[in-house]
Amino acid sequence: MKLHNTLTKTTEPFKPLQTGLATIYSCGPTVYDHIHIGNLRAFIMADSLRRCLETNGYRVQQVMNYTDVDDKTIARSQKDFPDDSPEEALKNLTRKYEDIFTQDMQLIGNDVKSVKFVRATESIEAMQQLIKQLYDAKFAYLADDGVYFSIQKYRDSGKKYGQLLKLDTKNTSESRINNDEYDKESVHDFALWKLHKGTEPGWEFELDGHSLFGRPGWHIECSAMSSTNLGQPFDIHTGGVDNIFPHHENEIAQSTALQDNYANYFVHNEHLLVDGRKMSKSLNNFFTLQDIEDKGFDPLIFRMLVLQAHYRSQLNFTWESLEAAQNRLQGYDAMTVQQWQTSKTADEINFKDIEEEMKRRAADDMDTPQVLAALSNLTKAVDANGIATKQLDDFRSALATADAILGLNLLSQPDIDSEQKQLLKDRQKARDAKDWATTDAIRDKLLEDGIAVRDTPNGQIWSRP
RNA sequence: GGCGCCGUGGCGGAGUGGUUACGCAGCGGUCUGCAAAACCGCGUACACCGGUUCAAAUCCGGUCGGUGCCUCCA
Repeated sequence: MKLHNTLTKTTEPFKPLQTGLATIYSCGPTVYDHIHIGNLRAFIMADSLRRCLETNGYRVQQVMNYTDVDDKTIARSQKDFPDDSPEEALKNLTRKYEDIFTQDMQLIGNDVKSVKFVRATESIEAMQQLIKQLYDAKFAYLADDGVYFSIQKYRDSGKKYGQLLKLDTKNTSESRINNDEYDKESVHDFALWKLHKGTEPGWEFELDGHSLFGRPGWHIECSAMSSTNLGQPFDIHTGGVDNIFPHHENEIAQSTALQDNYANYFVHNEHLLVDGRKMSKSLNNFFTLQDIEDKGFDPLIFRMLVLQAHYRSQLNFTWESLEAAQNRLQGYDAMTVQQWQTSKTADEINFKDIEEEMKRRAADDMDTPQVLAALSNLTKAVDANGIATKQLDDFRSALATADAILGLNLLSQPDIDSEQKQLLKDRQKARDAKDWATTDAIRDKLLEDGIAVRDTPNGQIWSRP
């Protein structure tokens, strides 16, 4: 298995810490609203990574966080639940959007059961412990509005801030992130803990004799939750490219101030674009999964669209390309139902080779476009030849591998029922008798059931259009 | 201003030194009771300008255009 590692900017062989086991921490959603389909791309990538590793023989332990306390969740919760206490409002809001998120994940074919989800609000203690350790070791300091991480101290200890990207190194001395004013040319110390203000929810925190009622900063969440659930170091950290800085850079700083290694591989997906621009809430150019469903598309078609592009390249979203993805997926579905229509006389196809090709491509830095190309070759062969009855197991094995990698539920298409089978037999008889009226009438009737029939040199083949 | 990435046929999107990826759409044909599918063929794709090379979409340099991060962000 090869992976592109943002730490080294190269695609390198994946060497897990523990033989045969891959530990993955995936940056999850901030649960304050519906996520958009650009966000979904990141989660399809995280899901694909697990699938590719598993298909190539690894056992995978994957953790994803819910950011359920931050500026946005707090603001939105107090707007939507004005009568509740700040804590209750926050919980009401975030649980609601956790549920919606989980539904979206399942609709696009992500396997949520294989992922352990953890909430920031239930990991506060671990964050406080880490902050305390950083403070005791002088990597963190107390300011009037919170506890901050000192990048200068970190550098003084011999560590490099800017492991994922090159940073402008001038002007680094204790300039802090401050929403009112910031200097683009400098690197900022960032908040580990924010002191309570206004009507925000908060947690008690004793530090060095000070009572610091407040809430955690964003970056500390992931440092704490990843090490709590996977240990430190762990193998792979995933997220979108926009997380590279500052989020992941700061995580590395926090987590390596007191230990050597954090995550050995950082894997980042590129953005989904609309009209050439990044899809984002602030540009207001985003679509949600609901928008896609409202236009009559199955959410799996969006998955198909995403998988057609490599995760490290930008992908421009258009309704036309979504339609193309739909057609391609329908072609696959028409191929898979031939598992119920094998032929004793069909030519043999080398399914094993195609299956191996798919695995090989999956292991090559999650090259899903090439996995799909292999699957398209399979489709071509099957459509041309049909499936030999004695090769049914090989065919299903190839499809199972495709499903394991892609999550497109290809194998799930059921057989037609006995009544429909009888209709097909009747139609064949009518055909043999050249009774075209009856032949066409049966075809129309089956089509009403969602079954299309085509006549091929190998006989009648049905599919679900 | 700093650090990056990208520019492939009507559309989407692979390909990183020498054989048309693939998908969608289009045109012509074969097949067919019809339909559909399938199959065969077609359109002389690699932003521009130089360079390296026997050979470049692919490597190097420059130009133009787009875009990302640098501030919450998948």
